[in-house]
Amino acid sequence: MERYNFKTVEEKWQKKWLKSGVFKSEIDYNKEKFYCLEMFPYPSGKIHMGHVRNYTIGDVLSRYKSLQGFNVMHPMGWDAFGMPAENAARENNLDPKDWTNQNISTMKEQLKKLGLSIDWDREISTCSEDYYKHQQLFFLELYDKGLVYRKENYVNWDPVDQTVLANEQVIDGKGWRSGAVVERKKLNQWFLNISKFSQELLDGLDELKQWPNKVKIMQKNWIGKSFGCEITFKTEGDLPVNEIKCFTTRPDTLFGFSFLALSVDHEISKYYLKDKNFQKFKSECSKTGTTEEAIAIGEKIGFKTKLKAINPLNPDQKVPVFFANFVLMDYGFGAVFGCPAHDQRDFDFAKKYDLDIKTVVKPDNEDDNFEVQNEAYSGPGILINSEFLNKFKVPEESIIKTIDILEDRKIGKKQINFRLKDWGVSRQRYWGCPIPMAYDEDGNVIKIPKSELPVKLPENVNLNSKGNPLDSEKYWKNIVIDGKNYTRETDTLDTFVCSSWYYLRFCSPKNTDYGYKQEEINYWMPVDQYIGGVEHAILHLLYSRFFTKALAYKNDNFKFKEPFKGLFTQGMVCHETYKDQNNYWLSPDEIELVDGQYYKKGEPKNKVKVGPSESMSKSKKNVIDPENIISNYGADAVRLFILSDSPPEKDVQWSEQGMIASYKFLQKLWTLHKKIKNKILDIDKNVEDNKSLQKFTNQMISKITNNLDGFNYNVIIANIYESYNFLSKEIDKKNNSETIKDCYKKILTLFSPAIPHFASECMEDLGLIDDVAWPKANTNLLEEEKIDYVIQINGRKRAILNESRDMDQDSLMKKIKSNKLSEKYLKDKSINKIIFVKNRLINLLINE
RNA sequence: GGGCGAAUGGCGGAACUGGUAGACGCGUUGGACUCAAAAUCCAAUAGUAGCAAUACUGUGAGAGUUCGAUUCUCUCUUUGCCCA
Repeated sequence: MERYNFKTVEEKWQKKWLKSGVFKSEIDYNKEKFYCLEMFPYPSGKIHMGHVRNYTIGDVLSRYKSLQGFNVMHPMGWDAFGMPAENAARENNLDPKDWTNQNISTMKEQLKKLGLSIDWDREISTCSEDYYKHQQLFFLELYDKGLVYRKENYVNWDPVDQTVLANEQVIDGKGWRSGAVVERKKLNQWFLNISKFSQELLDGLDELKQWPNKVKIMQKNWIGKSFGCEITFKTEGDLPVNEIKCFTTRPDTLFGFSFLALSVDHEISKYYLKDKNFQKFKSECSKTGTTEEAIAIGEKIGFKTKLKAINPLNPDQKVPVFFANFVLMDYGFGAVFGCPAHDQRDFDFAKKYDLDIKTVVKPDNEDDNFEVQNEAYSGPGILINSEFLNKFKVPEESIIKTIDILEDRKIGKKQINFRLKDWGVSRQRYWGCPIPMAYDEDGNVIKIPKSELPVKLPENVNLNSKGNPLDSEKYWKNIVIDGKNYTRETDTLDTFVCSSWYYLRFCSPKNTDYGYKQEEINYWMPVDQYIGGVEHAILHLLYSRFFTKALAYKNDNFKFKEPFKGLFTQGMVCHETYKDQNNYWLSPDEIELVDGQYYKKGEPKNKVKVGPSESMSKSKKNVIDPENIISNYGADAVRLFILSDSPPEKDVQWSEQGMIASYKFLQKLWTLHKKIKNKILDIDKNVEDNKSLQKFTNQMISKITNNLDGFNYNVIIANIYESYNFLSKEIDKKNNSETIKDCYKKILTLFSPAIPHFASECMEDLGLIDDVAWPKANTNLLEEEKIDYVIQINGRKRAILNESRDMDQDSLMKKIKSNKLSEKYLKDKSINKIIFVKNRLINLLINE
């Protein structure tokens, strides 16, 4: 029997598809469009299994939609700026551009081998000037709209590498690369005014019906709308300060007030700048990271001021004012009032500095003498010890009613606060999009004139200089505009900016005068289905949503409000982890199985410890290289396996056995195909057929269509197996060869999104490759004439009767009575009640 | 600590709006082919009892609603993710 040769078949079809240009997409107003987008990859070197899964899912969808007659756009590009290129280039003495482009060409070849239905004519790369020049123009436009500004801000500063670190690059308070203790440092940075759109970004979530709820909730929490109150505290003391403003979400606990805490950057700190103890305290604070988590975990420390704050509801109460490390200047007003009994942070602080802890909320099941003991109580309950606020329900009534009272007395003001902060986009790095700004000799900012764009990255820079390499490029940095001297902005843009609008660029990838063409984005946008990892649930997706809104701001031509109509977040690809006796990680091909126990290859005494299955990562060495797998088993087999074992939104375990099974299955399917082909060619066309093939085909059409629509891609693979099992039995029965041909073509079409090379080869082998379209189920054939009726007695299944469809209760009862089960269960019993569900079951309630 | 999910055979997982639990695959066992092995094919495979027909138990635990619950409600346990 002829074996299925995936190598020649897959190569053949990949060439054919490329040559015929079937995946090219153009505007066609006569067809409904479908924009399918997967998150574009970072060109790190080689593709990994996560990419294989992501792009296979997208490809199944694209092919399915094409067959359904949609005008599909399925593009691919490269998120090509970023740190790894700079690091790799530094280590290997290369140019980041060369390194990146080399990786792109490697990975592009790998992706092509997967047989993806990508329109490569639309390929983009964010590090090319063709791309980032438009980004610079957008930046200037947003600047003109007032959505870009510059301000001083605290950053994580690595004193050894002389660079700013992102929060995730700070590990245990140390720089991820240098290991140096990270400091907080004030730097001038560019910001995008995302917080202006806080409410809009929040409201927009309701419109995103095809987004996972989980992601919407994460974004909602990230935006963090809170309802609270601005309170002005009068102060007394030895400083020229009369009042301090605070923001709080818990004004109702004001009677539990026992201190006021200020950020070390609060304006009052100016009176302490010469105080050595304060300086010491401040530098101590700067060692705590800037993340909320670092602040929560770190020890709470304070510096007592000479001020006392007066409780506005109880003017007799005067409490100390501290500077404290857990108060951030960019939240509220950089000042919070402390209520130790009902906030754990305040509680820790109060314990340390021996401050009053007064309970003002009691849980519902406690009496009025309830007192907070070893930890703060922040749950619901009733206000106590709070004079005229007593008895209010916490939190439903207490907050609103307290605010009303504070507003009445002109002490406070109702306020909405958002957790979402403006987006700092400055990065002190070389390999990014240059910010098109410059400074004159007095430090005044000017925009680089549009005619001077793009601001290109200089080439052959010295990456080993301290700090930002662009800063040392004097020839690049010093410029003359209109006869005046300027220095360029040397920071580059956060790479998240690049990925915030790439979906627009795919609509008009070659447009030279602007980032997109209005007509083209009006046709293609929004993205109908966006597919990627859940790790981008917050930042990338929020930034992209913001960017769309920012471009639409003061721009009447921009028609859509949200970039991604549908979102699908796929799970990770996992693999078992292995360690040898010395606790070194081992890769799967460094071990071997002997008598049910894993050993390190070539070391028969070195037993291997098998760890839990975890997301594939280089550091744990539990990675499987897709390229090897594709060349050993073929793209279709890999696609089949990666889809088969788990629902696409959940993690999948890589399994060599599963992979082999998929490969073998295609071999079996090929053998069956040859058998079917012979049947079609040999048999007389006038044979009556028994309809079961047609029925099955129609059921499969319905099943696979539904499962594709519901993203149940693992079930589709099960359906393919079912089809094989059915066909291999059915093919030995008598069937009309025209019927076989017709049904088989439909079934192959159903297979083709998942295993496109294989399905195409089979169809071509039968001369059926032309005018392939997604089949429609014939509903008449969907319904069986005979139905398995479940016969229940007192709710327990007792029998199944295969009887004709649409039977009424009485006829079915007759059948039951004439059946032997009547003798067994119903003899001498009276039936009290009958529950009859048409075409499904009958439940007889009898006295036992 | 808060928010959101999840829990089904040895394993991954199916099950439409409450209506035959375990589709499909892996693994395992038995058989065929073979001198033998690999490959391939056939069969069995939730548990307990039984030669068997069959019966009982069974979807993390416990309750509830219902003629009927993997599915709905409540409490609890374990676990994952996100935020802290």
